Amino acid sequence: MTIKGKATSLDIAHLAGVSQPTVSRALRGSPSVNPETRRRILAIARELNYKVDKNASNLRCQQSGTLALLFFEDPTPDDSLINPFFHSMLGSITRACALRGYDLLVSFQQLSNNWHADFEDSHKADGLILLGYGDYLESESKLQRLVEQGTHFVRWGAALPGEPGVSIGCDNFQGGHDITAHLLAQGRRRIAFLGHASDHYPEFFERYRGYAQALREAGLEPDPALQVDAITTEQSGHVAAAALLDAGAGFDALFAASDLIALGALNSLREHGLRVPEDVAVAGFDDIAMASFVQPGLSTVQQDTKQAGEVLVDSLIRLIQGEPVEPRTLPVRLVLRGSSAAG
Amino acid sequence: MTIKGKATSLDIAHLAGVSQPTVSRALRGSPSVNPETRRRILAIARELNYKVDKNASNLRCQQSGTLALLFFEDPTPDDSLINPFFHSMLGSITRACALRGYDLLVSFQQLSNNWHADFEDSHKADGLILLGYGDYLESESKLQRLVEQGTHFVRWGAALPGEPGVSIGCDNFQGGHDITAHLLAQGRRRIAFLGHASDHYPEFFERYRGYAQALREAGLEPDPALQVDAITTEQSGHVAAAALLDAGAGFDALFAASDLIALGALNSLREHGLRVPEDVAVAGFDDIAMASFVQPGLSTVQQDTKQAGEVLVDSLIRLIQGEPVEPRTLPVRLVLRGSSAAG
DNA sequence: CTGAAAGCGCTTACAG
DNA sequence: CTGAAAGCGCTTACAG
Repeated sequence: MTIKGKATSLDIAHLAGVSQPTVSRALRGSPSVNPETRRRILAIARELNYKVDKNASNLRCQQSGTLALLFFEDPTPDDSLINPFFHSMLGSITRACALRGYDLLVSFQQLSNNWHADFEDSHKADGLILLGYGDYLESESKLQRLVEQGTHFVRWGAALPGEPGVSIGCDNFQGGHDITAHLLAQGRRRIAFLGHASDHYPEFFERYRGYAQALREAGLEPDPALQVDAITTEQSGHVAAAALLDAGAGFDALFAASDLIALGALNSLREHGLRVPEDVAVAGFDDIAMASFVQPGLSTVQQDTKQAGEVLVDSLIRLIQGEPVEPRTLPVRLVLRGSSAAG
Repeated sequence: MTIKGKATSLDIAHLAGVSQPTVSRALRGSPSVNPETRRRILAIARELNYKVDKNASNLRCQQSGTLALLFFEDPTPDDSLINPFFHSMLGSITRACALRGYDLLVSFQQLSNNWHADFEDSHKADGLILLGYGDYLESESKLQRLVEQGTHFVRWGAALPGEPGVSIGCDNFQGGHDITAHLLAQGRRRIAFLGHASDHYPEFFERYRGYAQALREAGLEPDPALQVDAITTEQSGHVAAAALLDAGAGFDALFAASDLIALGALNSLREHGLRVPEDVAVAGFDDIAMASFVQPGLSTVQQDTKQAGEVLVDSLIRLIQGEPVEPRTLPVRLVLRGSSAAG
C-alpha cells in the first residue's frame, strides 16, 4: 500500500469506500457513524499511520490547540542564570498542557520586544502564558494593550487589584510573613531583607510587606538600613549581602526574596567568616533544588510549581473558552532546614 | 476602522483597492509589486495589526515553520530533578530557533511513549530535536523507525558509528580523558569513576573510555572496584559514593560522569568526614551553574550548550531542506576549580 | 447513517 | 505589475 507523500483523509476514504467527510467524522468519534464503518476506517488510518493535518483542521476550526509560553528574561542574556524556579514552572506547564491535549510553544523574550499578541494574531496559539521576572512597571502598559486587543493570556505574578488581565501568583505576603515569624521564633531580632521592595517588583514587595508585618507583630519596626535591593541572581545576592556587611548594619538573620539571592548571600557570609546559622540565620523563597543541596540546607518558602502550572493552564483554557476567570493566589508552605536553626 | 474578528488579507485588499493575491505578494516582499502599492498595503496591514494566519499559509505551503523539542525524562517523574544541563540546552535551542525564524514546540516525553513521528505526521512540526538521557538501547529501535518513516530529526547524544539518524554530541571521550589526566597530574593515583559504563549509556561509556585511556597512558590499569554505576541525579551520586566508601575500595580522587552525580558524591564524602580536595579530589562533567557555586568549586568538563543548541537547530533545518548532514562531535574544555586541587 | 457542497485564509502558477 | 483561479486538507451545516 503506497501513497505518494503523507496519507490524507481522502486517501482513507477511497480505501474504505466512503466519502471523505465520513472519514473525518469517524476519526473525530462522531456518534452518527456506523460502528462497522468506523472500525474499517480506523484500521486503515492506523495502517497508513495517518495523522490529521493540524494546519488544515486548525484553519477550518479557527483555533490552534496550542498555547504559547512567553518567558521574559532578566536583563542578563546568559542562559545559565535563568532562575531554576522558572525551569520548574516550565516543566509543570508543559505537563499540564500535555495532559489537556494542548501543545506548547516556548519562546524566550526580551522585555523590550514587541511581543504583544503576535502569537495569537497569527493563530499560532490560542492564548499566552507570561512568565518571568523583570521590572513590572515596564511591562504594565504592554499587558494593558493585550487586554485591549482581546488577547487571551494569564501571567504568573502578584495577583494584586488593578492588574491588567488575569494574574496567578503565590501568597507572597503570607510566605514573607511566615518565614520572618519563624526567624523571630528562633530568637532573631535584627532580620535583614535582601531584595527589591517597590512597585517595580510587586512579588518581592509583597514578600517585604509580609516581613514587615511579622516584625511589627513582634513589636519591632522594620529598619530601612536592613533592606538592600537585589534581583534574582546569586551575583546580586552576593553583592547585596556584602553591602550590608560593609555598611556595618548589625544583623543576626537574613531573609532573601529568592533562593538565588540567599545562595549568593550565603557565599558572601562565608567569605566574611560568618557562620550560618550560628552568627546569621538565612532564609530564602522558592525552594529550588539547590536549596536542599547546600550545607547547611536553606530554609525557604516553597512555591508549589506543580499546582501553579496546572492553575495557569486551566485558567488560560477557560479564558479561551470564554468562561470567567478570577485571579488566584496559591498557598505556600515553609520548608525549614539547617540555615535557620536557633543560633 | 472596524473589522469583525481578525483582519484577513482580503480585508486589506478591499481597503487598498487591490486583489487579495497582491496583498499576499506585498506582504511576502515579492519584487514584482509596485513600490507605491506595497507601501500602501503595508501601512494598512500595520494599522489593522494584521498577522498572516499561520494555519492557512502552512497548509498551503505544506510546512509549519516549527520545530519540536522532545525531551525524554529519566524514569523519575519529579520536575525538580531534571538535569540543569538540559535546561541550559533548552535555553540555547529556543534562542537558536528564534534567530532562524522557527517556532519551537516543547514536549516532555516518557521513553516508553509512542512519540515517533506524531509531530511531523500531523504537520505540527517540520522536524524533531531529541534530548534527554535514559537507557539508549531502549530507544534505539524507535530511532530506527523514525529513520524508516523519513522523519526529520536530530538527537543530542554520542555520535557513534552505526547510530540511526543524525547525532550531535560533545567529545565525551576527550573530556573524560582530559579531566582524568588532570587528576593524575595533581598526583592522584586511585581515581574512581561514578556512572554507568555500558552500551546502555553511550555518553557515559565514552567518558569512561577516556578515563581508562588516561589511566593507561599513566601506566595504570582501571580497577573495576573503582567503577560504580550511577544515573544523572544527586541521589544516585550520593548512593554510589557511599557504596564505594562502604566497600572500602581506597581512592584519592573521583571522576563523576556528570555534575549532578559529583554533587551527590560531595555530600556523601562530607558525611563520611572526608575533605575535598585534601582527602579526595572530585571532578564532574557538564559545568552546570551549581558547579561554580558549591564550596569548594567543582572542577568539571564544560559542554558548550550555546554551540550545541545552534548546531542541533542548524543541522535539523538543513535536514528539512534536504541537504546532507553529518553527525558532529563538539569540543569540550576543562573548567578547573577547588575540588581537584593538589591534595 | 452518509454524501455533496462550502469555506477556513492563504500562496502560487498562469494569463495578461 | 496585477488579477482570476485553483487548491492545500480539513470540518460542518445541509439534505436525504
